[in-house]
Amino acid sequence: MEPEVLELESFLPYRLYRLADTVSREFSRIYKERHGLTRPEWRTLSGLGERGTMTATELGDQSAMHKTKVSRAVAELERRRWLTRTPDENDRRVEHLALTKAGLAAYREMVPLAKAFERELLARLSEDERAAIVKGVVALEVALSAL
Amino acid sequence: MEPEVLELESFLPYRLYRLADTVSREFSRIYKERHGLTRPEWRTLSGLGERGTMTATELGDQSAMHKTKVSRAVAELERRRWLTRTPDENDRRVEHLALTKAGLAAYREMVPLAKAFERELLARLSEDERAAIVKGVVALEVALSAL
DNA sequence: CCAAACTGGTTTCATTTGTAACCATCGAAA
DNA sequence: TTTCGATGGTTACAAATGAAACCAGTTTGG
Repeated sequence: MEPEVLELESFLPYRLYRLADTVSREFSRIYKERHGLTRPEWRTLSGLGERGTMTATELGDQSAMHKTKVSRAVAELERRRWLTRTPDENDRRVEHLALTKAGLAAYREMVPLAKAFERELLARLSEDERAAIVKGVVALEVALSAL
Repeated sequence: MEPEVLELESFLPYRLYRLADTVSREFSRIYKERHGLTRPEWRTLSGLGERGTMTATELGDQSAMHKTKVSRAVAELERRRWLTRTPDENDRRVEHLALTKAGLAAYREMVPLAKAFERELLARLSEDERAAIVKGVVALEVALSAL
């Protein structure tokens, strides 16, 4: 007779979520304090900063956000004049989004902070452990994508 | 001159979050479809199922939930008559929470499903990869707890 | 050509969440 | 004891989220 109890403390979905939540919450302080950005806004900013120009749909794919989140984040960044929309020539439903000078400046300011955050977090791990987390995450990503 | 660009696709906080979000969302279908539970409600149920009796504060600590989430989840489970509150003898602020028969039945029904979910997810990884994800997660948990 | 199905993106509405204020009780120190 | 700070827990309010409806505009098939 199996003891039908679930040990939350060693249940992977729970641990993963708690871990990601903690990391993300900690990291969010950076863009929240600095510029009052929400996570969707930060992701939009960094997506455009990285790739230059994208449509809302592409942004959603790249940053794994629901399209309503993208829509609202884009609207807010536009309100701040951090990005502009350019209608597509051929398909009038589509808009190409790009950062303005101000948006790019904010992005450039955030990048080193983001990198430092990651670096400091990983610095607390051994070389082995760093390799392990990367390997594990990749494996799970693959496992889930084939779902 | 460093190219001040952040590759979102390999940025650990982002990957971790996306991964946890996907896993959690997938898993939530189980308790959402089966019983219409929210995540806080599920965590409350499983916390009490595992430990028997806890106070709201203990529940919050064990399951890493903010006290308002706990409070609301407890209220809902009580409304369903899945748990009862018993006032503490010595400290009248404290209530001891425990599952009723119905709550326990729901819990017992969920446990195998949760275990199966985890098992099937991990079954897609190699032995090495399973070891890696566990090692990596533990290391990050430790790193963060010392923060 | 035209209707139907589809796609990019926005909006509406209900639900969930976080923050902060709050109430009651407790414990420690004066 | 009385007072004051901490603690267990709830509530009020604002902000974030998700689902589904929606509005163009586009494509496809007849």
